[in-house]
Amino acid sequence: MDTQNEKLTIQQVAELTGLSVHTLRYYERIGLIHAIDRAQNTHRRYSMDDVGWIDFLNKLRAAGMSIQQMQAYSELQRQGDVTLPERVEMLKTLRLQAEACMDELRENLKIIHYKIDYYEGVIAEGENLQEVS
Amino acid sequence: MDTQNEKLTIQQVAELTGLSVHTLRYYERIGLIHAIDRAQNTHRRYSMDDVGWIDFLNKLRAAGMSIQQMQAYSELQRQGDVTLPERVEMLKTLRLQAEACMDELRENLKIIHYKIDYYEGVIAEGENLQEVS
DNA sequence: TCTTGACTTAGAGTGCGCTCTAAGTTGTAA
DNA sequence: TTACAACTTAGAGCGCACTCTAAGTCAAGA
Repeated sequence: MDTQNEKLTIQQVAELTGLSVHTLRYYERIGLIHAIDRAQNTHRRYSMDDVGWIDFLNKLRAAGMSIQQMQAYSELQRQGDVTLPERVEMLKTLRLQAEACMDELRENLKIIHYKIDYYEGVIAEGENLQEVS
Repeated sequence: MDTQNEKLTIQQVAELTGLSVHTLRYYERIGLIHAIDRAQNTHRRYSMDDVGWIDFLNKLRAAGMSIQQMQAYSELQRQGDVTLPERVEMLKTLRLQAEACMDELRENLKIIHYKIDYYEGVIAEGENLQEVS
């Protein structure tokens, strides 16, 4: 079995990547994905490499990269290894942003945690008072 | 000095909370903030309690709560302590979501980390080859 | 042959969370 | 008194990231 060359329909890729078929076409249109190969009937046929790239795009998104930045990254990627230093810079910047974001989130969660504890205290007190009265 | 009763202008509250004056009025309009006290000239005058509430709203936002959910939360808050259990539930749900989000982000960052290391290896290799040739 | 369903395109529409505009009022300082 | 800055309102506009629509093509199965 030549699994390397098996080609996937847009529907299958949507299921594999969690993106909708609409979004897959949208990503291709705006240049996040290169022009996908076509079957004779003009239908898209994705390779596993394509799926790998889309998975990576998903990670960039989830890490907080904007569509615009992803367009820039994809363009660099298409230009080959010459742009590796630039791409590394982008990834490093993204990492810093994401880490800052996580630190802030952690702080906020701490405060929300306190709030939950405090409120549960108040609720417990209210129940005790009811028992007394 | 009666700092408790000092009242702040919308501009001052914008600076204190990091929200724009537009956003402060917007939040009030959609019910995230109760109707703020007015000076004789109809200008808003915020109390420090108001600022505290707005800071808390900011934390909810930063933790990923939507405006809609914040509207619901604010409405419950206005109804008083009877709604404490419901609010605690909302906060607990938010905490779970935020923690899941952080876990995912951590995973993605790990992969981005690997990618950076790998690319830096490729770049270093390329430089070595150049020295040889 | 006919229907069904998966695909295609260009382009319009949506929901979110602001963000800005226009027109008007008020208070202070030159 | 006149300029200016800070505020007010209702409502329009915007950027992002999709998401959907309409109209059409094509291949397989009843």
